[in-house]
Amino acid sequence: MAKKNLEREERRKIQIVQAAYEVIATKGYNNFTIEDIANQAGLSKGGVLHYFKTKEDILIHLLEQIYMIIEKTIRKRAEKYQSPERKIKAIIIGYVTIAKKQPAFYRVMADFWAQITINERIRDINTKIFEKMSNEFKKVIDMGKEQALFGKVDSSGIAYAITAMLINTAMQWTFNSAIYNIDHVGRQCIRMVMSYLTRP
Amino acid sequence: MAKKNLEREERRKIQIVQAAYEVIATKGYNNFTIEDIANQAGLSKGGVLHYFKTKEDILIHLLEQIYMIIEKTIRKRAEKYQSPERKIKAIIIGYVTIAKKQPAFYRVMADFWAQITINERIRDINTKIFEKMSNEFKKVIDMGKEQALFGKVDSSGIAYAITAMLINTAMQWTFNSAIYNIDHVGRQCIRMVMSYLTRP
Amino acid sequence: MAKKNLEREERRKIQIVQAAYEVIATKGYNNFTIEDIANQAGLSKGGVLHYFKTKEDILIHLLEQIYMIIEKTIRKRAEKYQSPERKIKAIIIGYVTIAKKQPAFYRVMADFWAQITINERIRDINTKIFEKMSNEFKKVIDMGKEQALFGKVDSSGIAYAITAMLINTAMQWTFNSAIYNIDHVGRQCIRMVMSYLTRP
Amino acid sequence: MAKKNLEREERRKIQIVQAAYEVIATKGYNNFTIEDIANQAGLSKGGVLHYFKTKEDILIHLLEQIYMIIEKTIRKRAEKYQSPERKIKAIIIGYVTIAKKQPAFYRVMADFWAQITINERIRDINTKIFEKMSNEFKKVIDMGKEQALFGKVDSSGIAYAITAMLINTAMQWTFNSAIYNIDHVGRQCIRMVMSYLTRP
DNA sequence: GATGAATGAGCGTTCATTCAT
DNA sequence: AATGAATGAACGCTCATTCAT
Repeated sequence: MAKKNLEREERRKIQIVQAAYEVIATKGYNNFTIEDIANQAGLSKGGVLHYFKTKEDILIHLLEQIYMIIEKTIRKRAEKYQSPERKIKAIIIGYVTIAKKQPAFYRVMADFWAQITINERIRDINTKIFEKMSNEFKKVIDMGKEQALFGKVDSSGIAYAITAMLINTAMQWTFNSAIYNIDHVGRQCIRMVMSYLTRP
Repeated sequence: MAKKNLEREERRKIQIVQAAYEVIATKGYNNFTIEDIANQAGLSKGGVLHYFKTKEDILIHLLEQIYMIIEKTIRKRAEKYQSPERKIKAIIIGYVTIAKKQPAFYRVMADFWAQITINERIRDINTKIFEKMSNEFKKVIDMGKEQALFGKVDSSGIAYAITAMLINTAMQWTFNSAIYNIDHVGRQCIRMVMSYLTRP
Repeated sequence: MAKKNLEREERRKIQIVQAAYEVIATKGYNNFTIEDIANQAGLSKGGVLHYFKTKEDILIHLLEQIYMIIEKTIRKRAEKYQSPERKIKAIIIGYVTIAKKQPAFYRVMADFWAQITINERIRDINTKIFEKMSNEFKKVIDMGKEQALFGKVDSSGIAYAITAMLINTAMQWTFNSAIYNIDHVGRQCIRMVMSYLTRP
Repeated sequence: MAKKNLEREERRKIQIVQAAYEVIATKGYNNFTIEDIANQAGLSKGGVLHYFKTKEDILIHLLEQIYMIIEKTIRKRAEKYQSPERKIKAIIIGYVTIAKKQPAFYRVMADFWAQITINERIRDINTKIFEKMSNEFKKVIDMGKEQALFGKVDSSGIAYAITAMLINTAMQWTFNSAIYNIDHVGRQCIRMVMSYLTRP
């Protein structure tokens, strides 16, 4: 049946993308082969390429998945709280927690950035998701402004800056966790952001 | 070219590293060859490898050079001003200005980050320089604290966070300059940082 | 060619090793490439490396095959006769006959010896097979001693010496067949060996 | 002065050939470069090639030197004794002694044999010297025949066989000295040869 | 005489992709 | 659907040789 096959295909694709994530997390973006993915997924090289036409296809799917997971994690954490202040804190802690629980996310993200110069598809995905991520902050900041809890900041611009800060703070820590205590630096971020948003 | 000529050798090395920079800026880290560098430098493949034993050697030199230029630019800008507040502003604007004048710096930096998972040498250089860069902020913040202009913040932790914010804000903008107005976001950064440092 | 086909794989490997033999016999060990082997085998470079991971792997297989063929030839010749004396003669004539029929065997063997200084695997194979070859003499000499046809010689030591003599006599002749009449020198060898073994 | 220069040139050439010997003895024939020789000789690459036009030239000279040293050693040892029997023994022990004192001689000799297939110059030198070496035996055997100490053997043929035996016995031992006790096998050779030469 | 910078051809190896089965 | 044999282009690196100084 067509439906059943589509389901099967979808399952296979998820399986392959997951295998790709595991392989890249271990070997880095530039040192893995399709055969590595096939082995990890318990398939053959031909089997992998049956579901994804090229290596790039697999990677594009992987990139989207990673960004989506981060974004979803962030959003769910924010939804748990009511006050804008608590939401902001929850999101910031979310970025830090991902770094601690899934450092490979940030490492793979860095791997993809290296492709941006020469790969338009990856650049577009990166832009789209970076906007989605910073939009989570923007929404909360706008909410705080409406409730007169936050000052009249440019929510869009500052949301970009905060997102950039958190991603790179987390990323640098995954590169070398000895460089600083990420919980500590995370708390500094919260303080700085809140001090700015709540100033008279 | 007979007799060992250290000056000439140094010139050649600079020429090759510069060529590597130009090539990577154009083609990205993962799509260039030694031959590309040789062509760009007006040398033969063998000629390039006469000065650098391996491809990695060239890249290590390039990475160090890029980071050094950024750090030097930042430091010089800070030195122009006396007050800690003006110094902070100058450094932040420095990161933004580099993005505008030499966007390839940040793109190549991202390319190198993708190597960190699998290359210890690159990881170590990245850590060393990230610390140097954030140290520029730390020094100024400590000065502000001494002069009782800034509050009792943890200068080290917040310096890391600010550095991460600026590098990634700049980097994302070089990936896609349509995403935001970098001058605008830069000013937001200044405001947020100053609001935190000068709060009572 | 889908499903793993062990038979086909074995056939391919033999085909490649055979091609390597032909190429080395023509061009010598130090002047041939994997591409030469591929061309000779009617495959592409990648095809050859699909069956043998490295060039060295091919050569190791070839070396083992050559030694095995020589040893097998020698042993079969010896088995045709009953008396130790006839067996000794048959083995010696065997070495000579191989030189005449397959001079490339000895030339390729010499090529491998040149690798011994720097390649432990080749050294070990050489030692193992040299012992196997001389053991053929030893067995017959021991038999002759048991039957009181031969004197009380040290069968092991003299077997090594005889083997060395025959291999090098054959090898030198393959280097330059004008140097001597190998049948003639072979007969001298038989006489000398028999004179020693049968002396009172 | 011309004379002085010729002397200087000769000295340089000896120095380079000696360096080549040391390098090959260490790294094997197929893994050394002209630069290795230059370093060993305390010269530059260009300096080496100033005295020998090509790499092959150096090797040819080295090969001749090695063979000449072996031959000279053998001859001198034979000259110490009067009786043919003692002379034969002295020569055989000579081959063994070289293996023990200068195993690299035999290893380098094997390296050269690997070139014979494709290099006529090396083949010719090998033939010439192999004949010289076996001629030392032939002379002594003829002397023994004249003095009616040895039987009516074919001195030429048996000299080839004995030489082949000794070179290869020595060579195999330098490949792997654990394979046998070379003094012991050497004595077996002496016994076998003498038994043949002195039989009625 | 001597240096070493520069060349460029060549090789082993990797790997994405194709395709017969 | 799935396999893996086979291809072939590409790359990093080596090294003999040339030659300006």
